[in-house]
Amino acid sequence: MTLPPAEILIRKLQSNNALSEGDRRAIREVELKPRPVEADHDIVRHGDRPSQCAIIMAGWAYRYKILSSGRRQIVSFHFPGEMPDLQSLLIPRSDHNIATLSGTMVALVPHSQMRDLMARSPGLAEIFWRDTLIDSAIYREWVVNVGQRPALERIAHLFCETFVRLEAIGLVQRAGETRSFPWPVTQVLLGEAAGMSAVHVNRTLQELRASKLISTHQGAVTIPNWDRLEEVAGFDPDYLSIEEIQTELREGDWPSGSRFANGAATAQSS
Amino acid sequence: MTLPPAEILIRKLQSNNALSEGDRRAIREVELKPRPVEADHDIVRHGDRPSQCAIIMAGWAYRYKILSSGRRQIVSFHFPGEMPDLQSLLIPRSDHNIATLSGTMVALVPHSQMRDLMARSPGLAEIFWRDTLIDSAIYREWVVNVGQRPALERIAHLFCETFVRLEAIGLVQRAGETRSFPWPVTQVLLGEAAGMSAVHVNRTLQELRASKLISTHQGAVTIPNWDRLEEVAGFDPDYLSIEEIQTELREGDWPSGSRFANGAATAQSS
DNA sequence: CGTCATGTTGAGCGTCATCAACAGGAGTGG
DNA sequence: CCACTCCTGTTGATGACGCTCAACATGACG
Repeated sequence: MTLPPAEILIRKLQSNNALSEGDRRAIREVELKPRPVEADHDIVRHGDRPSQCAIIMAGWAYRYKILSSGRRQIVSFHFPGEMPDLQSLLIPRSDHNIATLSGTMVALVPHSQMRDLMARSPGLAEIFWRDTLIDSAIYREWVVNVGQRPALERIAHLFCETFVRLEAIGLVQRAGETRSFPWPVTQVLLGEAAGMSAVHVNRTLQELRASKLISTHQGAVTIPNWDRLEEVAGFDPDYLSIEEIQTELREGDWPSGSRFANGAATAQSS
Repeated sequence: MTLPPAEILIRKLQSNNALSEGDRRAIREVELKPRPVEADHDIVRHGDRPSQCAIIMAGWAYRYKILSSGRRQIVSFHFPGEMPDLQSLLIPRSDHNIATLSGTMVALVPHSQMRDLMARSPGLAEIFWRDTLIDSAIYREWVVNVGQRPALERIAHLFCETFVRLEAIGLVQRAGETRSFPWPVTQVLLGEAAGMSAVHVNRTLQELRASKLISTHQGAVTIPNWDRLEEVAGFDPDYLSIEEIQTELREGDWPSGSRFANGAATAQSS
């Protein structure tokens, strides 16, 4: 039912990188022990000097910063297979926090093992670097999102990005034209990600629902008409660097029954 | 008067990395031919597949994205010694544009030579990676800035960041408590960076001036009281990863007469 | 001297924040 | 089992921050 830990990581890396057989073998040799982490729990804190990298195995994590005023800004979401603090390998002190959403499983890999891994399979170093560059591209798009788009488009864009990123790792559902994905994010958190008040998030969601752009049930968002949502959002998946390998991925080598298995649609939200 | 090209790059890399003698030697062997680029000229365009990396030798560049609505968002500024499209080494297609401000000199290094460089001095690969990670940290802070801070703090924060980054490469001036730095950015562009209308930028600048937080003369910003500005902005230089090496840098090995030499305070602005 | 880019000012308005109250569901303890 | 609390979502009222439109000032430049 659930994928073996190494395969979750491989699936994510393959969603925007070409892995060699050697890369895959090297990854499978790493010891990955997923452990459950309670919801809403910091796994990295501002000022920490982690000696390990966390890999999300199930559920979501989010990265945020706190201002002196007490306000918070979420700057990214992270999905199964991602290594949100890979950077701690090169930048010792964390300048932000990373927290779990609900139903999260995390594996911790010591920096030394990560360095071994890259030494054994040098192509992986480049792939990891590339991965952090794609993160950069996502940050850039978030700056655009928060800086320029009005509320409705902003949240629509967030949904588009989330869908595409989750689709790349097989964690969405499609039924005809209809697409849906887990969304374990409360309106308060969505507000902190979008740079909006929770109240306004609520009203904007209602507007999105009223115009049939999305619907929400039990911690999942449904998109009845992708093209319309994409157009409203002004969404262009370019920056995610995943289209090129997408077809290759669709005929990928993991069991197709496990699509939603690591997606963690537990919380009630939206 | 002006630093040799390789030294400009080295100075920047040393501002947040420890370079070995071998690294420096390898860099000095790269052929760097700075060429002037006219103001307000794109050096990378969305969709491009660059085969070279640009290195800023003098003046500033900025990175921006355009929305379908025609609005623009500047997502970063780049200073002498920086390689704004280093990422093109690993991500072939650009998802954004990079343009010059005034008085810019740019050197173009073919990807093949960049790869040679990293092969010859493997520590540099890690340093380049690290550099892109610091860029990420800056993007994150911009998301916070645009997402959470009100206009006055937002622009104050931008000034703080700019000062610290420029100081790390020796392109600022200090006279007693007073600090100043070149600012060749028009109010329209500042608006595009801050996610504000130009009109509101204008009024916010007036407010900053009225409260003696900054003053502006001939394309330079002066900060009479750093601590006050920093406090208003809620600025914490943590994320720039430069403090650790700052002292080492201050007694650095480039001629101290050349402080402002590559700074390009040409345009009239603010 | 005219043109253009940039900065400045005023007026009006809209998006979105804030404050407050309430509803519903989940979990908890008595 | 019920009462209680807490979290989340929802709604209304009010006002502020920042946008838009428009006009004008200023200096650089040809």
